[in-house]
Amino acid sequence: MRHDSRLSRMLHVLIHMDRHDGSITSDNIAKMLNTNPVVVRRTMAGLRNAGYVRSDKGHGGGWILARPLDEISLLDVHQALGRPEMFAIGIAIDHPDCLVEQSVNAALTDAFDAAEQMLLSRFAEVKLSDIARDFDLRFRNLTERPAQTV
Amino acid sequence: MRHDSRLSRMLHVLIHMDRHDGSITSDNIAKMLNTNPVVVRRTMAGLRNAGYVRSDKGHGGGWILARPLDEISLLDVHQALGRPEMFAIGIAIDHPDCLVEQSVNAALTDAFDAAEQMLLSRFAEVKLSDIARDFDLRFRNLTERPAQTV
DNA sequence: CGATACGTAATAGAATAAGTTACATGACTA
DNA sequence: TAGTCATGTAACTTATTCTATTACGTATCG
Repeated sequence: MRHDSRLSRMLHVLIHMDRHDGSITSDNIAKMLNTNPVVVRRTMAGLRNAGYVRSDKGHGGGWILARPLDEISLLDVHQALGRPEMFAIGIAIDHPDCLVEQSVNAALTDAFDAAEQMLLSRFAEVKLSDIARDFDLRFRNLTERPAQTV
Repeated sequence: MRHDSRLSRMLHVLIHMDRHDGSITSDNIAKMLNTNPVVVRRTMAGLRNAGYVRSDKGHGGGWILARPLDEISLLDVHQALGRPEMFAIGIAIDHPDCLVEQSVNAALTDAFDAAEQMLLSRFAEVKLSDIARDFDLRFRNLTERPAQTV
């Protein structure tokens, strides 16, 4: 497994849930994401704790959106997943005795912090409803002008 | 994902090399970085190919800087290491059939691209000589005013 | 020639995200 | 109330990738 794809997967499933009447089971979501229902439950648990989805047991149970897409940002989902580590590159050790390494860490940390702020502010700006709107555009392009290339 | 610490390590060693007369062996560098000499050779190979260091075999051999620190930026080192993947978070699959997932990928890719540009431009701005200068400050603070806290 | 040092392929180890198994709990339905 | 469906979660396995190690080759110096 190359990198953490939970954010991507959760955005995907949340938008499908919005376009779906009633609840969806972990089994169906797992098929949609090409994964396992246990992985779905584990990952969605964070979204449930944050109040973005609800889960119900028993007949007719499953997962359902608890809030409209325009009240959920990418940042909200990222935070609900526990703010996973964003960078694949990092400093060698956290609090080195070596003064040279301390300076290296300071320089790298500054740069990573700036990039992380950029990413988080982007995430805060984008609501799931924006992505759903983009989907609508793609869908119309595909169904209304199926043979058109431009 | 366990993160890649090669950039951090290479910056560390390059600055030590600048403050060191003559060449340093892979064994000594390995001790400095708490790693293995083979790992050092493997990682430094990229820097040698890019012309930032030179390596010599035999007695008195080892590694030596081939260019001054003010002609090497963090970006240069990053590129010499083969531009390793920067993000630990990513999209689930690259070219999905699902239109929803295509929209999700587009939104995430936009955000990641912006953050990557931010990071790369920061890397381009910072020269290794800047880090060395920061080290000098820390060193003076430690040796000239050892008991002072402010 | 012998010691030193890099070059690199091949293999093993370690960390972690993801996948799987197993079983418990709760909820609906007949 | 029994039977099923569905989630909750711990425990374990698998897969991937960065890092470490082993082993052997080549070049250089004295």
